[in-house]
Amino acid sequence: MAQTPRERARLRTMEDITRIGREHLALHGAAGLSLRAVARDLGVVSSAVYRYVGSRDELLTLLVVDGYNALGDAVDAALAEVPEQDYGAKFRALGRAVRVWGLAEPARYGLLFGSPVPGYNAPAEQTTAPGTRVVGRLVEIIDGAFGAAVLEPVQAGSRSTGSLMEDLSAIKAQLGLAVPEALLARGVLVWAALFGAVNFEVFGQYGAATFGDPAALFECHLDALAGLVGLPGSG
Amino acid sequence: MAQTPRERARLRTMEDITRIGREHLALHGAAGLSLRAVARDLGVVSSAVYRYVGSRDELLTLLVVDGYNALGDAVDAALAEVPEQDYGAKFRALGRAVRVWGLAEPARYGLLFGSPVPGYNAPAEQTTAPGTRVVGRLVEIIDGAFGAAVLEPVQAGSRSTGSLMEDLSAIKAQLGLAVPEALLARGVLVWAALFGAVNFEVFGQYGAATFGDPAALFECHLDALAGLVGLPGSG
DNA sequence: AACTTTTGAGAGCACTGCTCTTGACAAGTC
DNA sequence: GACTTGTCAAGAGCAGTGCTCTCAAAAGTT
Repeated sequence: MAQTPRERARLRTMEDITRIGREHLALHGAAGLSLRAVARDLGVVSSAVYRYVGSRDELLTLLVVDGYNALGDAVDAALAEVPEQDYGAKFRALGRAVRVWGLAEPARYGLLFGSPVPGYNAPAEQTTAPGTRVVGRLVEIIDGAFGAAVLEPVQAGSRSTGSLMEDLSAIKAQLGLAVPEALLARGVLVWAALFGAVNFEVFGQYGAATFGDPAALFECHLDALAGLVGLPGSG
Repeated sequence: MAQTPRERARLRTMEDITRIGREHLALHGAAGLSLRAVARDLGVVSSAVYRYVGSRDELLTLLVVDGYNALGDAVDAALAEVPEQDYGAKFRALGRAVRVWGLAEPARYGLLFGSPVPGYNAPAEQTTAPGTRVVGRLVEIIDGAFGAAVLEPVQAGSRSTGSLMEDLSAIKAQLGLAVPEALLARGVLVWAALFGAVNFEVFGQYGAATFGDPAALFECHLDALAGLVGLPGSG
């Protein structure tokens, strides 16, 4: 299907709008994203932008999807540099990629993982697929390591009953995983903990407790998190 | 010093403003907090509110301090119900209190631990003290458990060198702690991980992966986190 | 009673998201 | 070529925002 000149022009304008939107997001945050300001930077009157983007929320969705994909691409690129079977290194590379990306793009990171933008509900049909790329990679790593039998045993804890196990079983079945439920639960914790650590750093929650070398602290955390799912320690 | 009627009236109005601000925060989020709307609810014209609160940012600071104290009070109340020496139970009570408070007050929680409000910088001199109450309790628990020698040994990992150790030593000395540096690092991770897990639940990051009983998953996480610093498991 | 301080009201500026109407222009059709 | 159709930008307008200013009334002080 050949692109008509119109389609080409429209696509270019859409790309310009998302690019300018990204810049404004970085400067003024999600709540400060203004369609009028985007229009000004685009060299166009505000109402013209509405021909391309139906509303401010639609622009926000565009940027959310764009952000998830940028983070996903960064993680994928980092994972591509690691030998296929070195699951410990893969986990660490994933964690580092998330941290580096978040620190480099705090506004986009905040849009994805910070407090929800008031009055905005991300449409699930557009955001879930790109939004689950990172956690998908994480379970791939854990499941792969489990399949390769390189995981140290994880004591399950005493909570092996109840509806939680059913939920985990359902997820396990849905994703076609081999890992036991207890390990899957650990994986969820590692997922949440990883983003918790990055959150604190990106959002400046460490605050007064200034760590001279935050990266070293993060590596320390990665080691502990890897141990939590039984991944072998580094060096 | 006796309060003059004017001082009383002023204090009452200030309380009314923060209360209404809290309500608006819960309904419209931090970015949607409007001084004009607060004035309307107060039954007063917008400029009158500026007699009490110098700017929108000042109102935000008021609400941040208020939020930190509310969370700190909730944690303290939860800790008071636990026997003094049961450090494992204290840790779990702290974690549960944070989660319950966050789920009950998602907007205030988001103001404290979500993405920073664009264009707003919390003045450190007013927010650090209440902002460190929870983490202060956490290190109290870990340090207390270490002092009582009830912690299982924690393998330090191989990263026992470098500037990180110096930073941790400095913090340790500043707070007058007895715990070894490696355990302190674990404590920081547990802190970040705890809020990471609560973040995901409060901000709806779990999204599609619906856990029928999120509290059970959280208990599972608490167990794992307790183990991370060597606190004894529950039941 | 006279004076000072505090307070609220109202107007105003520049900004926002969004809607509506109007007119210009290009693409396809008879 | 003339005509219809669809796309686009411009501008005005509405209701809301943060914030500043002036002015008059109220409250407290002497």
